[in-house]
Amino acid sequence: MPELPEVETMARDLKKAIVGKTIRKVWYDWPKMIHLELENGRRHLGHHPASRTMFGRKLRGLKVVSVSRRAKNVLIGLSGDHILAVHPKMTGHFLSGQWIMRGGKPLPASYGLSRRQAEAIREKVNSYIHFLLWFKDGSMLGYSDARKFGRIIFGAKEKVLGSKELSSLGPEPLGSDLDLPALRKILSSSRGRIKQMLLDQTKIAGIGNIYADEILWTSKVHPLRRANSLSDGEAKALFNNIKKVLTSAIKMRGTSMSDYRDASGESGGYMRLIKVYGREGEPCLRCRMLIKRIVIAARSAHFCPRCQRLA
DNA sequence: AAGCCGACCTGAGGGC
DNA sequence: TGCCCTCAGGTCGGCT
Repeated sequence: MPELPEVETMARDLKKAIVGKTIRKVWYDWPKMIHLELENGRRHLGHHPASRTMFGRKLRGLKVVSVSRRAKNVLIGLSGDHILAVHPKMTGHFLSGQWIMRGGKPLPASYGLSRRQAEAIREKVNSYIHFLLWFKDGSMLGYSDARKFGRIIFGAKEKVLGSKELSSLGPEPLGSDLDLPALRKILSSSRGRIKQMLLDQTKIAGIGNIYADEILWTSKVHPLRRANSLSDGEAKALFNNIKKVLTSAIKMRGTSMSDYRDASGESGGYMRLIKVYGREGEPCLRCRMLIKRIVIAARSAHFCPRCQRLA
């Protein structure tokens, strides 16, 4: 589900909601999701016998000192130089709320919540809670993930940042590392399709299927073009639109095609600004030609056959 | 080295 | 209603 703008929104929401709070208790019911980076460089999954108690014991008493984002990961900085790195994959998202345990399952509650928030955490899409934190001040943070693809890595800061998942990531598209010369270099060294290049997290980190299609449509570049075949003008347009589309999507608090919700349980507003993704058979918003959908690398790609030429 | 494919999971929506 | 099929915002490991 979430791509850079959605994960950025999650991180900003969490920053307001949990920085300064101390963890009192942890609960989870999908051990495969939990990865513990050990001091000896090895890793335990949450269902490892030693991890079951270790995870909760290690988190208890730690204070949240920061929340940030790297690619599509939310990084929760904890006291003692620990990090929780959460990758929500397709359907994961955080929720501020209140739950009570009933028969080993969390049930939404409403203590101290606004009516709107109490209703939000009861919404179906927010009800797949597999991870919960209780804080000392009585507040709670839930993590809902219908498909259970999400992954939570916990450990010493340098171990987590050095893990294979986080250390192999390319530059942040909105950071100063990705300037025009850097993008030109990435383009010229990529022989594959531009759509695949945009999705390759080791080349640029954070772009996913929706925003790749939006960026290519806005730049008038066909998704099947070879990355190294773009003209100077096309590279410039691509550069500007990577920044423009992602920045605007962050401003609108992301896109909610289906599962994505912010920490208050609300949908993102960028849906209204989507130009091609999911619009197969509908008219192009520039030229009225019907939008096509093809499959590239087992992912759908949407484009306008008139505005985005292959030749 | 790069590219393709299945695996990981569950839910939603469409066709019949 | 229900069954069966397809599709979904993302990686990841294993195989050519």
